[in-house]
Amino acid sequence: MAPKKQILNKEDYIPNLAFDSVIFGFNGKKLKILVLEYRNTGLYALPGGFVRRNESLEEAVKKGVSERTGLKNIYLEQFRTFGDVKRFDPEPMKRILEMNGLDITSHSWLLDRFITVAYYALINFEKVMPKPDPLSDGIDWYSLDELPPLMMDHQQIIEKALETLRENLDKKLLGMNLLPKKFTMKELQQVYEAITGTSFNRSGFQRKMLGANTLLRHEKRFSGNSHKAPYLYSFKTTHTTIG
Amino acid sequence: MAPKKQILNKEDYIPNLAFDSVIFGFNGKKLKILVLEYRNTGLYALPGGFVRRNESLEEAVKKGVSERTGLKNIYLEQFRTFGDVKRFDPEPMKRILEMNGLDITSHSWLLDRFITVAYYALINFEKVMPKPDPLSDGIDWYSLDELPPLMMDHQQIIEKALETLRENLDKKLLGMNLLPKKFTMKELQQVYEAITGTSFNRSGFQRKMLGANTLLRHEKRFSGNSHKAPYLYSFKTTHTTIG
DNA sequence: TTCTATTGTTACATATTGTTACAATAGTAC
DNA sequence: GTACTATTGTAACAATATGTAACAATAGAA
Repeated sequence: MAPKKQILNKEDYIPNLAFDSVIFGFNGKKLKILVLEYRNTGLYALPGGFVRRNESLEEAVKKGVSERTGLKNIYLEQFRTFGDVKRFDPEPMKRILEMNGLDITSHSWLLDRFITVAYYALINFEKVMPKPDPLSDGIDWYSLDELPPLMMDHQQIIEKALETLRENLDKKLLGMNLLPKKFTMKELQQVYEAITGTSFNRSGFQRKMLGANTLLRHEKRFSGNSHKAPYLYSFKTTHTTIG
Repeated sequence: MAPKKQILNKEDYIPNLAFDSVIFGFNGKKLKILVLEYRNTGLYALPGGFVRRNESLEEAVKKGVSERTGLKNIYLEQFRTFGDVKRFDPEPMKRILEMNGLDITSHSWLLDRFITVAYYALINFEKVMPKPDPLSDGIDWYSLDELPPLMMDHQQIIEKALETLRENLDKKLLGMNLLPKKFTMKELQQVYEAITGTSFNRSGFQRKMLGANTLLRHEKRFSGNSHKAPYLYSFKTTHTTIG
């Protein structure tokens, strides 16, 4: 029998501490989330990871989200740390390790209780090439209303992420992170509607956005359809990576 | 020489994880914060603590804040987790242990790097009997503009706490937690002004508060001063402990 | 009774937001 | 070219909300 692999060295990481990321994208119609599927287990989870002893929490999260999406300079926002005792359930992780041919004993620290720091990320849907992590063989976009059953408290984490995202929508200029550099007013409104789950009055939305003095107007976009062509806009400010 | 004491058993706690609390009170004029002074070190810090292996993060924080204030049912809100590598500096903790006559070797886990989850608490200033923690001999109220130099990144933690408190001021009914059950409109306005650091128009403030439909009007309060007596109010809702 | 400081409420001006209406226009059909 | 359609940008008006000042009420002191 082949010797079991060892990939997550206990000594390299801060024990009992993890991070999870809710990675939001917008496909033009709906808000989507990246969900991992662990190899041969039927277990679905948010992309996450651990913090090395010599790296900051933020560095770890940036690295993890970059690896899953193939993007650099991702907009990230920390929104909550989850520390319930109920988060402690070694069985799923045991199965994940087994299915990946990993040695349980040397990875037993992964079966312990974990406190997790949760972040959400906003990314440009079109630019992403999702990549599974070393323990999973699937990663895919899911709409909020079609999520698979998720491990542990990950469903709750998503709900809190969405709640925070909605609260921050006007405060910070979040729309920009989900859209290409140039976009029409209608596309911007669709992002807002997808995030809030409500609809806005077209005229009022336009006035509010132009009034905020954060948009630059560019050339028109001729779509080939038989109606007036909309202007393209971009945000004046460049996006911040960590808010 | 007497054997050195042992009080924080490594096995009982989750390593590398702490919490810190920014405990706000209102003395009628200013917003105040509780700050600890560690025994014979001249080191000032926010009240904090560690999480036991078998208790939730929230339980640990509630217990810690209750011990420092003597109160139960405290309004608490988690606002950020700090995970910089720069937080790692063993010297202050070493001095604190020495000055408390504690054995360094068996407490060496306290000298390691810590990620801290920060909460703010809002409490009724009049009801609090501050008590130092086992490692400190002083705990006192400080105004935000007269804070002593604080350990590590505690100043930064306070700033983030205040920022979040201001953002939440209207969203959640925070005023109630800083005032006695019954209060006048002027007292409520003073709390708002102390938190935001701005002043409000009296008439507009009254209209907004009454319009929010969250206040109950009670009898007048006769202060013995020669002017119209103000009504007393209370909040309709009872406060929530964790937001 | 008169006076003062403060309070509760109203009145009015101004600003913001919600809604509707209308003109402009890129393409299609003819 | 003209007529037509779908969509867009903006203006117009109405409905609310907010900022500010004014005014009447009143608890006590003089």
